[in-house]
Amino acid sequence: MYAETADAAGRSGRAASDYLARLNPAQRAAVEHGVRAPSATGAAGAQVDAPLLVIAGAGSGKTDTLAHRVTHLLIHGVDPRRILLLTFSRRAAGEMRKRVERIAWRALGADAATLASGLHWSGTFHGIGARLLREYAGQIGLSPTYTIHDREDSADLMNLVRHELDFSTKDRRFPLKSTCLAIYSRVVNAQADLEAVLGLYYPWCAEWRDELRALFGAYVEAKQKQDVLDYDDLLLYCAHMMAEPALAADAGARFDHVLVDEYQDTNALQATILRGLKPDGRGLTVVGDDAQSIYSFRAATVRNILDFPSQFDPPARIVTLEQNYRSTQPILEASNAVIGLAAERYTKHLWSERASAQRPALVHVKDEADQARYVCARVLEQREAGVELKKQAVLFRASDHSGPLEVELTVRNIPFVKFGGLKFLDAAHVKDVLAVLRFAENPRDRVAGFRVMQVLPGVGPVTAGRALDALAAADDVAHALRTFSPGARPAADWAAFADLIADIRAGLHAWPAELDRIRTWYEPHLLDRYDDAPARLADLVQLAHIGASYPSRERFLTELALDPPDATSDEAGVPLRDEDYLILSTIHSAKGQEWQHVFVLNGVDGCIPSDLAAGSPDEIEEERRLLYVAMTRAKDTLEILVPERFYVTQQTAHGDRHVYGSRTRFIPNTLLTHFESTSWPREPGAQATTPEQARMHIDLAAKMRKMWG
DNA sequence: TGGTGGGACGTTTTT
DNA sequence: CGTCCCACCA
Repeated sequence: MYAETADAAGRSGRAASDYLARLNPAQRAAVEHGVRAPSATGAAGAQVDAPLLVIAGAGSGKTDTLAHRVTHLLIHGVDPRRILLLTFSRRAAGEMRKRVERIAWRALGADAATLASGLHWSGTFHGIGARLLREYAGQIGLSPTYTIHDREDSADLMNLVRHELDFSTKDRRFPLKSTCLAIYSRVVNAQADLEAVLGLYYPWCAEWRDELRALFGAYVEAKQKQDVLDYDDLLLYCAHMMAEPALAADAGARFDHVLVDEYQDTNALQATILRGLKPDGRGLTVVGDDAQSIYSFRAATVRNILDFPSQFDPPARIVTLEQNYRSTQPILEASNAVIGLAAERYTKHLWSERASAQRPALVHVKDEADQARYVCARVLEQREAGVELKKQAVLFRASDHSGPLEVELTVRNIPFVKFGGLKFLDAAHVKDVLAVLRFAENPRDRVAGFRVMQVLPGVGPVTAGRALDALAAADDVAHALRTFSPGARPAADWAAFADLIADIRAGLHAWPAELDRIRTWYEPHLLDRYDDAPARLADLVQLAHIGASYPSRERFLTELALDPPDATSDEAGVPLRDEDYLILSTIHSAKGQEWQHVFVLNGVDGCIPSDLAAGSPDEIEEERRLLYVAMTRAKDTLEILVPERFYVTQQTAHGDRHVYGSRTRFIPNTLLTHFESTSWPREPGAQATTPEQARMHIDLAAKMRKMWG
């Protein structure tokens, strides 16, 4: 036990009122549930009690409440190493740890803050899964040096297998590798039947049912042969592990408390894992908001949270948080109205003490170009008024919706960072270097090997395939590589490559020095292959920097696969931390965040809801929640843009395919009272009212520019 | 065997 | 604009 019981008792008695006093009654109930004051008998105070479900509305202090609960547990003597904290993203996990430390510090000072730093078991389901599997590898027949495939690697493997099975047929086109993977993934995560998944979500692929089944079988076999796990496996293997009572009991006994954030976005597989860890629910806390469930495409199901209480005996206690601390009342009213039209009625009704006379705005603009111009103008205007760029965010449904805006921002020299969409790691050269590492770590990983070998001039798919076959049959990897003869042309390069892998595997260069060794090896090939080699080389230096902060190659690879740096910006490299920049984000990536000023792009039918998601009523409902999530990110002002005309997605190069969009169906006429409708540029001759004056100013600026443009 | 150019086509959101 | 496939040349 970390804290002396008597000590904790003495301190908590005094400090309790301090840190608990800041909570409202509902939050306090959630924090204190099942935690009793330490008893005089000396038993640790934190009794492990019935499960708890916290229904936390947007902005209701969910993270804060969870952080307080964790702190509360620590203060009452729970060993931080025996707390499992599952969050949706790594960023969320980090944030949670920081908050716990802060609260603990405020409550009890340095000692408690040190306690908080002992929270080793916090992370995503996937991250924690990877760790548990690494530990239990020996007992479940898994190689402890398994490597993890990210989405793209998985798709590549799927592609290799598809070619082996000869499904790249001529007459009818087989689904894309990424589509195959998506189908496979949904079947696994929803623990559903292939037939059902095809019918519901991929009807245009239904004709390939038998081929897909065969493909998936071969895909699984390939992964196992190569000691490779994909994202889904991290959950799937854990779930199967939990099916073994002895293993499940062993894993469950490691933790007194398991807390899960964003529970509405977990899927069947994740629920299975939780049940395995804590079959009777004791010590289990889940937090979420059914109104914010937006990940059904990842097979998340709202049923997890709705059915949670009745799974246990006694059933879970439910605490609902309804007071919103984030948004002004008018923003909240509009958001409530939007979600109020949902087919299923949600029982929460959020309220706020933050009064304001300003309703959210519906801003009508001509097209996407004007939309971009308007946002730029407003952003600058607000910055003039003293609002940092960082406190403003532009949200959109799909990653490429921000295209025109990114152009406009670049033209005007407004720095921004975009969340969601393309990743640093997707760049070919970065993948090449990582593939070397992965191949050295696990030579059975064919996707990695395949990729690396083809960097060498004169080596193509056939030679690489032959080399990998030779390797698979050999005991001594380094030797097999050296003795393999790839033909006359690549012979010299091949020898250098064999040395590289041998050196790394022999541990000749300590981590992270081997990254430099790889870069030296790769550089000539890079210069050869790309015109923009210098920029790409800079990326590799950046990669080495990142690598230096990890203790080992294995950790680096694992963490990078599970949590790739997710921001991209207009310039190469992410802006420095202290610089100011505007936030661009998909709505999905904006989850759990908040900004003073929020713009929502493309508030039109076809974007929200996306016309790709208009198939079933369930999908439409999820799109509605998506808009709700976007709206509730705003603290002070919210502006939803409504372009009258927007270009259809996947616009061909010079195509002019566009749609005359109408306002999103989620804001029908009956809700217009909650919004202020404006249009931009303003109609000439209209009376300028005071709040509009600033916009008038911008309008003129636009006209001046038009004289020359 | 590997590299290159032409042609056809493509459903979003992410750990 | 990308990706993927195929046909053709070094």
